[in-house]
Amino acid sequence: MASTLPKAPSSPLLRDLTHSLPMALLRTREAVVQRFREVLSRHGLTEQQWRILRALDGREGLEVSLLAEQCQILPPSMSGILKRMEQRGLIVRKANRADGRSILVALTGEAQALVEQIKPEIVAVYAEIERILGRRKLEQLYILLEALEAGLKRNS
Amino acid sequence: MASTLPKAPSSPLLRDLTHSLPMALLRTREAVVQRFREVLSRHGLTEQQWRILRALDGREGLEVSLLAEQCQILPPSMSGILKRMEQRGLIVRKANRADGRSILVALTGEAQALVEQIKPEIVAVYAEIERILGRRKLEQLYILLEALEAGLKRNS
DNA sequence: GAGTTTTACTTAATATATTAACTATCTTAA
DNA sequence: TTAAGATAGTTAATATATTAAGTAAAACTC
Repeated sequence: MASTLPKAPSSPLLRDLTHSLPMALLRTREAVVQRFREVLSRHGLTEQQWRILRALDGREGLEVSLLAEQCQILPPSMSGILKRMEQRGLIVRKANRADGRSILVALTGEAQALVEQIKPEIVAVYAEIERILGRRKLEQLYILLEALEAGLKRNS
Repeated sequence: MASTLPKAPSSPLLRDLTHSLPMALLRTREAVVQRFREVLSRHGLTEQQWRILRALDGREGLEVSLLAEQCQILPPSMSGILKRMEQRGLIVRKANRADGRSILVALTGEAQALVEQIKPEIVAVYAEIERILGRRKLEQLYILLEALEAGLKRNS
């Protein structure tokens, strides 16, 4: 099949698509997230909804903006996701007496129970990942990811 | 602000959200992609459309399924993206004489010119990233990402 | 070689991402 | 204190992601 042969690079300066950094990060993330998605979909949750549950777990209430920042979800997306989670009875919104603009979000009892139910399954996935790559390399990966992120944000 | 204090972990087994692997990969990727997006949006392209242009560059024609695989875009998304790119005159679809089911996609002359115009800007972004993290660490990052991806796919 | 299964692609339905614009509140400076 | 500016959240418009279902062409089986 000729279409899968490596193409002749028309520019020697541009890295092959297969090895571009955004693609490498995307492919690896997809491979990782797929494992988590298998668990979460059994409980009717998306990856983003799980991030929100995780961020709210053990907290009294969190402003939408802080929640969005911690979950790496932009406010317009967060708005819709929270609406659906509220309708499903997973979160509640409370007024913030200290600031009339902001809104506090908190888990319902049902959501807390769901989180406790899912946690061990997620822990098992983490264990599998650590077993696959090895603890040492996994730690090294975290360090490099955070170094690159920090460097990019410093220079922006 | 009490809401930003580190929360008490309700389970010692689950990594803090800020340091979860999917989150780390997502945050780093977002930081990286933001640089590319600045370039691409000036040319009216999305990140996905650029991936497609890159994959088709220097090729006669590529089946939709192979294109989707290389770009890490699922076929249903690919279908819509190609429709918009075709309307904009960036790609053409040709019948595949060897297989009536598949469709070959290729760049138009306009798209090829656009790619050549954008390439140096993208190369500059890569150079900045390499400068920020250092060539050695960047190579190490690629190796770890690919090792994890390969390991996960092997065990699936 | 007709019937079944697989493959390539599209359509449909729902969820999320991205950018811009909008509303209400809060802050600040004159 | 009041008018300009900043902040928190939402809405709107468009693009993409995800899963399921649908369609047409190949490949396979008997």
